[in-house]
Amino acid sequence: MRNYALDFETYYDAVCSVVTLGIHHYTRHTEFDAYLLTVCGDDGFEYCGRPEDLDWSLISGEGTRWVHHNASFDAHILYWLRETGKIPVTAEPDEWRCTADMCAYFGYPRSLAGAVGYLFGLKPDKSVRDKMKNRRFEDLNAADNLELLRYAIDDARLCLKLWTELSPRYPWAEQVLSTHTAMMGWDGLPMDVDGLDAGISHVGDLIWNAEQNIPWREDSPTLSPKALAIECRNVGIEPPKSLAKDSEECAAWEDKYGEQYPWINAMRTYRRCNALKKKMETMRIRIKDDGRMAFGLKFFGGHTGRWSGDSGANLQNLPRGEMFGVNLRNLIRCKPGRTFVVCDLAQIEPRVLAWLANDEKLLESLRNGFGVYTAFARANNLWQGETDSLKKDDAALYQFCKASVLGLGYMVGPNKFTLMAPQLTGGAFTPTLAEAETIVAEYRRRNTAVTGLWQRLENVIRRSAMKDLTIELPSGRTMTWRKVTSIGGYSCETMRGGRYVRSKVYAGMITENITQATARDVLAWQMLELLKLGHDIVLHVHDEIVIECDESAAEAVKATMIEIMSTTPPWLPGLVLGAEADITRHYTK
DNA sequence: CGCTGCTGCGCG
DNA sequence: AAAGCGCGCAGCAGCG
Repeated sequence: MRNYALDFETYYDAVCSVVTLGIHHYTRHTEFDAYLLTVCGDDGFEYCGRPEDLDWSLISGEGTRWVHHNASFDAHILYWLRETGKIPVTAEPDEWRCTADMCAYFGYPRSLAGAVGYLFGLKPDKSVRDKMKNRRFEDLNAADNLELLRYAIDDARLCLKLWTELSPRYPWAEQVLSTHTAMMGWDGLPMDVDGLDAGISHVGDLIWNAEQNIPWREDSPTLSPKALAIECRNVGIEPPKSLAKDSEECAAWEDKYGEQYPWINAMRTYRRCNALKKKMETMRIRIKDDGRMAFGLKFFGGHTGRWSGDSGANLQNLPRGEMFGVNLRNLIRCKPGRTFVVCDLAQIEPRVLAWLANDEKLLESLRNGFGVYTAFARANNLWQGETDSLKKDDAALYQFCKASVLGLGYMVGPNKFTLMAPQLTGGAFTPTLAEAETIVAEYRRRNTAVTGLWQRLENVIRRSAMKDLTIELPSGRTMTWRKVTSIGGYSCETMRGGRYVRSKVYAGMITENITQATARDVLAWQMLELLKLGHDIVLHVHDEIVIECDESAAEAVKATMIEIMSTTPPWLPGLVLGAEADITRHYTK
């Protein structure tokens, strides 16, 4: 296989930019121009010039692979170049890959400058590109022109270097998923455009109404905590320190003054409505000429390997149901004759934790067909029923088990548990602090498989002082927590938002990380199985896969999804998974 | 004005 | 000794 790194330089300004317009409308903007292409091949081939002037046959066709740093961007530029006839339709490789995704997979910084700085100690000068804002290639003087060409060819060379050095250890399955992620994003999702417009207008009205209850709206930012404090003191009362939903102090303030001074309620309504409206507006702009909304998903966005949201509108945190009269999920809607099949994994993380902790009693109950919460009740001798009927036989115990399973496996303490339990059970289980103390202690006494895992991880942390902590996951993937130190309590560095961030490291955190990472690997494995069968995965969210298909095929697709998503990967033998699927024309939860 | 850090809030 | 974790985006505030 001959590898070619490709890199585009494109015109951008404040309006004509990928950030504001999204990739589709950016390339279609009248000001848009892909003015420079650099190519660097491992056969010695190099090119630097306008994309129209390259003899594309030299780098296309059988036996060629194109690599890009941020391939979803470049691939869309290429798509546009072919569509508009600027380059031949045959300008296509056998395979294309993204080196930014690959860097993220290995836990290196995602940006090119960050990655080559970390790996090779190089410091590419990004200011050259930053200077190109609002400027056109034709307008550059000779010196600036040369500087830009140097910068651009360097980028392509570095991209190729990254690929050459790292790709031998980059699993094929991850490569396929990375490429799929980009394609999925620009195919996008079918939208109810009229419904979206109606939603934007409706929520706009609610925002206006909320603002009328904010006395400082003319003089200060609507959500300014300072303005709120001044207003409170003006009427002789103390403002709450925090406006958070779960702040007890704030709740007390609301009870006492909320009726007379509806400011905090108005601020909350304003904030939530405004965020919802902004999101809908971003989604509106992302709708392409074919009526589908392009979106971004970041491959390996989290250091655990999870995909994360990207490109303006995050599709991984859509409200679950109706919010302020708008059901945003339902606005993602198939055209007649088409449908979504949505399949969810049932409680994937506690099941994975049971496997990682080698919790034989719990796994045994799972194998016998019990759900996780019921299995927990049985393993703890809290319930002896022979069928999976705990939920209706003893609803209170069920909620107790649900809160325990979801919270206590990661070392949650009594204080936190009193806050988490109601949240996890929809308010059905609200232990006092004293009760929580007993529950936590009892959990740790009885669930020795989990506490044993904590103990082993605690030892690993200690042994990793002054080093990197690495753990090989069941899938074979290695996770790394960098630069562990014991100074001021154990801490380490993990990649967060594209940079290394130091945070405390303890067994509960590692337990959660490897559980989340393994759950991610399970979903990734299942996605690959579905892709191999030719299914069209149009979205996925941590424990859920969405396939779009013809209505006539929906039942068969549903059966396949349930079968594959109930199957444990070969590297997690003995784990029992559960999956539930729905056929639905509009996206829903 | 852009950048950074923080809070709040949506999801898993 | 004890410690939930993982994201992205909007908006505010401080800095230069």
